[in-house]
Amino acid sequence: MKRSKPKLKPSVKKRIPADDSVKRDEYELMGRIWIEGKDGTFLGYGRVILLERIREYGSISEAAKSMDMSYRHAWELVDSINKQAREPLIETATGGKGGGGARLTAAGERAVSAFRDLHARFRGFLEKEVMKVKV
Amino acid sequence: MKRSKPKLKPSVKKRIPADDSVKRDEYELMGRIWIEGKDGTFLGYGRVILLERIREYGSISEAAKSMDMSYRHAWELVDSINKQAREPLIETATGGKGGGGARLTAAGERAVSAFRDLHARFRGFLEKEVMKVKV
DNA sequence: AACCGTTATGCTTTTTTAACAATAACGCAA
DNA sequence: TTGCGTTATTGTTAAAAAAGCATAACGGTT
Repeated sequence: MKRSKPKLKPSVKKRIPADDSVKRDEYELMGRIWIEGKDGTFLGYGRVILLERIREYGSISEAAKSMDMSYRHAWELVDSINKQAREPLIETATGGKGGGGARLTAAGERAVSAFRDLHARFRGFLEKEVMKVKV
Repeated sequence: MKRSKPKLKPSVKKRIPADDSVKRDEYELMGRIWIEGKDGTFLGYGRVILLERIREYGSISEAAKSMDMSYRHAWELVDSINKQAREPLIETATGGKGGGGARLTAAGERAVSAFRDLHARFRGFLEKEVMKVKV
């Protein structure tokens, strides 16, 4: 399996926060949404970022590095996602050219897109609500 | 300070989940919102329930019991809330008739009400969104 | 003064979660 | 057949969060 671009990003290695927030005065409205399956979390913001990085780098290990996440943790997330989805969202290969790799399936692309849309509407909700809250 | 009604509730002692959820098929849309102050969480669903129980029972200890929460934890939450609010939301008294007690201030009542409204709108958001999500 | 139930606080223990380390299996390429 | 980088997996440590235990302070009441 081929990787599109090995580590050519500005190697920021930034951790991705799972929470959304909108600040106002000295208070901050925080929130988080995710989808649960039969074994707990199925898809959340962090997991979706991971999927997008896998698409970008073509491997779990490179995706993990880019997020300052251990390979083990990333692999567990991928495993959890695939086990709970109706059909796998990530396709992996061991050995071969480049040692192997991972990529999103069509279902994976659709799931990422759907969650991104949901997430955007949630951001909108938070931004709308932060104006109302009086505490 | 007087307590309105000591432990006359059906003593269910139910733990309050901090997450909201709306189920659909084999997936569940989950979410949580809260307000942060300068030292982390200021108000969330569990804290608001605690405030309402304090209003109901007139004491931190009885409120904690009713939620199956340790007194210490409840006290720490009350302390955290009061320290981050512009003015105290809970008023406490040690000693005296009944040993002391706690009750909500006017600002406490307003905060509970405001968060309840926010929370209701958030529930509505989740229920609307769960119909759209395709995963 | 002694009693009582509650607030207030420190210290310890347990549980849970996260991080770290090590290594086998894989399959293409040189 | 040796090397390589990735996936796949197990085991161990460390850190953080939660829970539990004990006790002093308080101020009405008896």
